[in-house]
Amino acid sequence: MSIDRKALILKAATQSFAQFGYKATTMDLVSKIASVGKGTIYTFFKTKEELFEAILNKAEIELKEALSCGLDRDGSESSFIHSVFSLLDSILEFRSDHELFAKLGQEVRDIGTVQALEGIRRVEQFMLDFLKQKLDAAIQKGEVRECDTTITSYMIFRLYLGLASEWNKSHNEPLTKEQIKENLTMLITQGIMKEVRS
Amino acid sequence: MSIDRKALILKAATQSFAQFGYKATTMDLVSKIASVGKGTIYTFFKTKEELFEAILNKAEIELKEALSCGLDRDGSESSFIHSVFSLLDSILEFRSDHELFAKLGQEVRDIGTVQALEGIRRVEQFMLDFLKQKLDAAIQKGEVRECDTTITSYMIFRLYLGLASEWNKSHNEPLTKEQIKENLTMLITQGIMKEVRS
DNA sequence: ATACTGACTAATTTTCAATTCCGGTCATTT
DNA sequence: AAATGACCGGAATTGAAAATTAGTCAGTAT
Repeated sequence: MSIDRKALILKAATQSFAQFGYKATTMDLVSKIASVGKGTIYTFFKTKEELFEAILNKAEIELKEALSCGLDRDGSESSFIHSVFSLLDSILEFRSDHELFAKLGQEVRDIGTVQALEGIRRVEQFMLDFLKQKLDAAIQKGEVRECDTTITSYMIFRLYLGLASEWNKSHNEPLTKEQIKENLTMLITQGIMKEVRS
Repeated sequence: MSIDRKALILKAATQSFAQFGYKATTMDLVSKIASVGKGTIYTFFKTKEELFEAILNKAEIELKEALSCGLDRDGSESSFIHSVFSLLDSILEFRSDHELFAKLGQEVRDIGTVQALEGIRRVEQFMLDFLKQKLDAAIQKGEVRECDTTITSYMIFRLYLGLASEWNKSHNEPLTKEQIKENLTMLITQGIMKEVRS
């Protein structure tokens, strides 16, 4: 049996997408990196987008692992708010550390490639679903008040991204992890009111 | 005394910026609309940007009125959360109703004119400052817990914009005003936890 | 003299045809 | 049968010419 050309192609494409982004990755380049004829790529993947999606699938699995792993890191019986932070930390870390998504984010900002945006959207939706799932479980366990978990997880996610990255667009000093954690915890656990009114 | 050319120019420019946006508004066009020689504009405003800023100043005054007016609409001794909602309502209304900012927002999305972005930024900052001011007052009155009001007002503002407009980018059904109000109120007044833990 | 004008300038932006580039195919080679 | 890369046509890029526009200023009107 000859070498596994599909794996070769996937590896080459992963590297190229992460290094050059979606647009600047050409099928020619991938074939060169993989030392494979260009036509061969098309025996495994119908289009460039299909190749990209295969890589996105792999990244999603990695993300799932990172999220679960972060959740296990501290004692398994920690409070909900604690596990939410593990989750958010993993999310942010993944977003900024993962070469592919760092590059994709840059590409969206610089030239607005739709496929790159779609890739990021997909991963964000995945994170949201994961968060919602945790929220549902916490409500089930009675730790969290009954609420629309779709909207609530969306709010938490937006809040976190807002403080962790969008804040810097209008302020010079980025917030520290402590500031983010402190303010977010306050809002999530208690709200801002001193006394609850009806 | 001849006609007030400065007022004429301001009126013409306001109309043109609102109708065509920053970029497509030429000094020639403004002078035509105002029935004034192009040079005359430069007697009152050194540059196109200065003219734009004069109009932004006027809009800011209008915004201040809209915000204060919204605050007075309900009984003056309403609770803080109530007045926050009046505020947020006015903000959203202003954003979408004000011709100039609707056009400017479109221009930023379509062609990314920096001056248009700057204009929107400025108004957003103004809204944030207003919100922070209300928050400070509420803390002073003991209605709201001590907290970093810059960060907190930022969180509330982002949360509101997130639910009211960004939500639609990833979901087909926009949220109703009731949903937004209900979920935001829950988070702000009580947080999501059933029991507060230390 | 003063207020105003619009033709003019320098620089930027738009246009558009020539050229390059790239996703996908398929006749040929291994 | 599996793999290749020359080739195709449409899309993107380039660059230079043409058009547009912010800002000036010599001249006109009052």
